[in-house]
This record gives sequence, C-alpha cells and structure tokens, in this order.
Amino acid sequence: MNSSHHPPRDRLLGPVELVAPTILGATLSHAGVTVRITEVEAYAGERDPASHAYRGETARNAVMFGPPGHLYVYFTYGMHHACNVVCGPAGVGTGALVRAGEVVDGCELARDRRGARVRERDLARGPGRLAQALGITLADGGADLFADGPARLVLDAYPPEFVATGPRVGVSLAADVPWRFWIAGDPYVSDYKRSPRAP
DNA sequence: TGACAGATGTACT
DNA sequence: GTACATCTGTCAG
Repeated sequence: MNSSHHPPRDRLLGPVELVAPTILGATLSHAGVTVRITEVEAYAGERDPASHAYRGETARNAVMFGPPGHLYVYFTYGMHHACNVVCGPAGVGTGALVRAGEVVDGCELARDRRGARVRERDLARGPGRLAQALGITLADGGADLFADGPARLVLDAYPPEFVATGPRVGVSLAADVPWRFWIAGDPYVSDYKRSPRAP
C-alpha cells in the first residue's frame, strides 16, 4: 500500500544516501520483465569521488543532472549496461545504482536474454545482469520512470525488511563509504567485491 | 576461491 | 595516446 499523498517522484528528493534505501523493495519494469529491487548504491554527484558526476556535468552523465525519477544508463567494460535512478533535485547529479533484483514477472523473457543455463537466482543478481534481464540499453537513457513509457518504477513497498548497509562494490575512490544498501538476508543480492585498486 | 580475459567509451595527459 | 571503469563468465587450483 502507498500511504503517501505526494507524487512518487517527490519521494526521490533529498540526500541520495537517504533516498537510495527507500528504493529497496520497489519494482522496476521494462520490456516485459519486472524485478523487485534488492540492492542499491548511492552516488552523490559532485561531493562523491566515486560518482560519474564528480567532475561535473558532461554529455555522458547529463541525465543525472536532470530531474529525479529518470533512468541514467551507462555502458562499461565494453559490454555491460547499468541502471541508475536519478535522485535529488535537478542540478545536483545524484543517483542510485540499481545493483540487483529478483525477477518477479517475465521470467521466460529474462531467461531468453540472460541464457538458458543461468540459474534463476542469477537472472538479475548484479547490475550488468539486471540490465540485461530487463533489456535495458543506452537507448533507454533518460527515460522517465513515472511516465507512460516502457520503463517503470513502482515505489510502494518500503520498508521491505531490515536494510543492511556496507561499502560500495568495485569502487576505488571513497571505497569505505557505506552507501551500499540491501535487503538483509535476501538471496537475490550480489557478492561484495572490493576494487583491486582501492587503498 | 581466485585470477584474468574480454571490448569499448570516457576522461585526462 | 593512455589508463581505467558503479562487471561477468570461465577456467585453473
């Protein structure tokens, strides 16, 4: 149930490290697949050395400097896409990386995209896997998650259970800042890996 | 469990 | 031109 009378987009305003955990338990849908979000990370724009927005706005990260509730998609390691929900007011460049989820609808489609041999638990466990399961690519960058488009975010289940906190995965700067949030005990959460370049 | 290849955009020199 | 990235799958041990 959703007791708030505010539009869902307004729930994404505020400091991203406080907003990000409220995305846990929400559902993200795209192209016939829906996932229940189990793990997120906060990236705090120009005040966060690990953020793509740390050095200010560029063509790549421009979406994060726009209004909240839009999808910032980036492509990395030459083969993986990852999805962020833009948070905070326009201009600050903050967002929440959606790191993992449980596929709750469209399992067949997700498996087609991820491969027939992939275990159900691994369909969307990890940011690259989640984007692939949902069929999200750079073409979806900038999509409004609260409009009548192909990508939709439904924020109505928080808090799901106890929220656990720890350092973010794979970041070499600000490697100890505890801005990774996941649903405690949930099996659909990725493994922690510290960046090999972290101090 | 751990090391590493894989492939390309981005930011910085 | 160069280093490296909000990663994943595979193979050695």
